[in-house]
Amino acid sequence: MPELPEVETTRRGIEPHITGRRLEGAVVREARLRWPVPDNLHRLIAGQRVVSVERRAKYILVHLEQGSIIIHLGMSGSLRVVTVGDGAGKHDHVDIMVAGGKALRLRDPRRFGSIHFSADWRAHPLIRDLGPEPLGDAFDAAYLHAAARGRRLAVKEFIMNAHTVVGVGNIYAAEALFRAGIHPFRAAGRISRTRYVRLVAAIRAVLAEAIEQGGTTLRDFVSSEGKPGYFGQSLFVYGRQGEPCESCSATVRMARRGQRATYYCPRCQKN
DNA sequence: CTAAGGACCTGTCGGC
DNA sequence: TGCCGACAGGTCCTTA
Repeated sequence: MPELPEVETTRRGIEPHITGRRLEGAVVREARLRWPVPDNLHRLIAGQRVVSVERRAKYILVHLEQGSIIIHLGMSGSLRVVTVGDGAGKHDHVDIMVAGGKALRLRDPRRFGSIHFSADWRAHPLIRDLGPEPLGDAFDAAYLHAAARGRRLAVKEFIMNAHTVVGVGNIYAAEALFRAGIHPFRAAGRISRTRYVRLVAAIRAVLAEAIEQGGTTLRDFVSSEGKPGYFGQSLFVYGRQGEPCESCSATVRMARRGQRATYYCPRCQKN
């Protein structure tokens, strides 16, 4: 489900409801997520006040007075603020109890998401080695071009790798490459600096626009307020195989690489 | 070191 | 209506 825009939409949705509040603990109904939920989570967070809610890559960071809760939504996760007493559904695995009768509830049917606690989130093994934020200053064409030097893997896989840049998943990788006019299977190391200038701009634009639209709802993404994202109306290639390209009218193609589908316009993205 | 493939898990959809 | 396979927005780990 969530790429960076969906995670950011979720972060913005929960932030005003929990910032400054005291946590009363955690109720873990199912600890078997991508990584086991810490069995002492309740003890670690109970009594602490939420200082701020931040995002790094696709992780939501709930900063407490001592340490941070780190949440990843995987493929199918969602976070909502619920009222205590609202019945938990089959896939509502964890509730973070918030003073005032509320709870931050993690639902995740596929259980690819995870919850961690860290005294020092920057040093957490899953976060420590991540690449730059795509909307931050450290992400520019000089960086990307240098990182691609000598690399033979497809540029789409290159930009989807979180060590290269974070937050670019299957939808936005396809859309950014379309906007930049770059073929998704082109070797990353065989793309000019000039074209990386265009790609960086495209990645930033696509993500920023998607955040403004509240993310993309393909099947089941809803924000923490239960609303879908509207960026789906702005997709040029993702999920549009067989349809005419809006730019040149050629037929949008879908190809598989490993398990993943990729979408592109064979005329607009020749190289 | 790089690149490619498998693994994790459940729900939904299309075809028969 | 029921069953079965294919597929889904992520990313870590293993293998070569």
